[in-house]
Amino acid sequence: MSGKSICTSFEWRGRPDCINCAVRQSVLFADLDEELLSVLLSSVSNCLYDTGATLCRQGDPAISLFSLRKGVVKIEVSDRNGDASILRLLGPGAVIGLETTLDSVEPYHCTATALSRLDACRIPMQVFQRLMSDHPEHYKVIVRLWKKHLEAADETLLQFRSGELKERLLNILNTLSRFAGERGTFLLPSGRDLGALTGGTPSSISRIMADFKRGGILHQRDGNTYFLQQEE
Amino acid sequence: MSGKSICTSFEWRGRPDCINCAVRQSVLFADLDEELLSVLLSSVSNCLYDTGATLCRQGDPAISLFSLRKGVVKIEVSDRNGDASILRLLGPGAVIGLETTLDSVEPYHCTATALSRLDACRIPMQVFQRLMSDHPEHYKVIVRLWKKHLEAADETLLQFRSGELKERLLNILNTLSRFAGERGTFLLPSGRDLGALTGGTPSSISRIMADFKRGGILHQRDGNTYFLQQEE
DNA sequence: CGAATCTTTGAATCCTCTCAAGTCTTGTGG
DNA sequence: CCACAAGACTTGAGAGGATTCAAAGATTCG
Repeated sequence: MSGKSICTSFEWRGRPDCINCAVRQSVLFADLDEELLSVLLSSVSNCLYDTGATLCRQGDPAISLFSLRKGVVKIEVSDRNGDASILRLLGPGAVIGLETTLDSVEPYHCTATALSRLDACRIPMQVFQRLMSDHPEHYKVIVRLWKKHLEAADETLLQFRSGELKERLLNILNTLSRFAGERGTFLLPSGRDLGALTGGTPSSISRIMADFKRGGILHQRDGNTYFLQQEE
Repeated sequence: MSGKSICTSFEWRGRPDCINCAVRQSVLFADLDEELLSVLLSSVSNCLYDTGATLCRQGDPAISLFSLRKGVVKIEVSDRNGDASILRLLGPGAVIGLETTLDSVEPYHCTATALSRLDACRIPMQVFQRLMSDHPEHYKVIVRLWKKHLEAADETLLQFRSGELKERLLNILNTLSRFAGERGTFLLPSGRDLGALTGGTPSSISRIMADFKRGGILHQRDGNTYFLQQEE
């Protein structure tokens, strides 16, 4: 486990175009003025990560924050027994690693893994810290990012951990479809991941997913790519 | 539902002694200097709330924040069907109502109800807003409060919504005991509340609690007050 | 191509729910 | 102060959903 590299696979895309960032409304520092953005330009790098890539690992020293532009990430923690639970799913606009920004020596609290191809910006922790101590008047931007985590946590509880397993899975599929963007097609997480998210077992999940496919609720496009039936 | 008063019962204690606040380490504005604290002194009021009192109600306009000094509060939301789920429990040091501070017209997102006698300070929203726009350099204090909510949300997921119902209940009892302070004695929430927190039904919960009492894990002190067996 | 891993599916078991009736508690009004 | 009604808790019996265990296909990856 500790032998793996942090990123199983990623591609460097050069300096990001923060100023024209497509999701400028919602992404970290999105409402800073252009002067401040130029500071970022020189130190932030934009990368593509493959499905399964690990952005950061629970317990590792916090080097950078990750601002998610496209894709879905699972946030999980593992207890001392080694079993992992998924705390929440994060989509475009979320920033990963915030828990470490309060105390400079805090390691990552959880592991973040790509559930789809990601487009994300990597922000060195020092740059973030300097920017915030120089410009605390932008603190609301940061608080909004924390709020997004809290909303995702509440979603997990209300949508993915309540009611019968069938409903929970349906809610997850809807969330994945929503994060997926225009086409609405998404990669199906593994049975283990769906289990770690819903509290169910891979066996039970496999049974129910088979029902969904047979019942015409879930359609396969190609490979592991699926889409949901349009609800009227 | 909408006919009820906001606070079913509370007692005004006058202006709080913020400077010597017993939980100064962890409560809102705890690390501000004395000059700033004096601003608070003039507008913050300290109250005691009875068990069952509602601090704020989901959907109501956000008038004030509540800084919890002693006691336990349940944070719940109700879906359109009217069924309520408890998202988390908050104890001393938490501040309730933060979700409304980003956008001045946001109503409370959830309902906060006392699960024990509370000692809490009520902070007018305008005072908070002014303090933050005048002194954004203290933003980390606020972020720490958000972090506390997120940790409580994660606790719900990991401790109160995972594993068998018996374990979930045991974890809740431990948390209540932890929040209870020195004596470790706490009020038992209703079967409905324990159900809304664990995802179980009052019947199942009653059965398991009866087992705990018979098994010597849970002891009654008086009335509805209980304490846990000391674990070696 | 073969090993490891994941998915699928069956059968038996277990936990939790539902429904229901009886008991206890609580608050209100006479 | 007591009686009553409403609501909460308790407990039983039966039903159902989900788990466990196991074995047989798929997939993935080197």
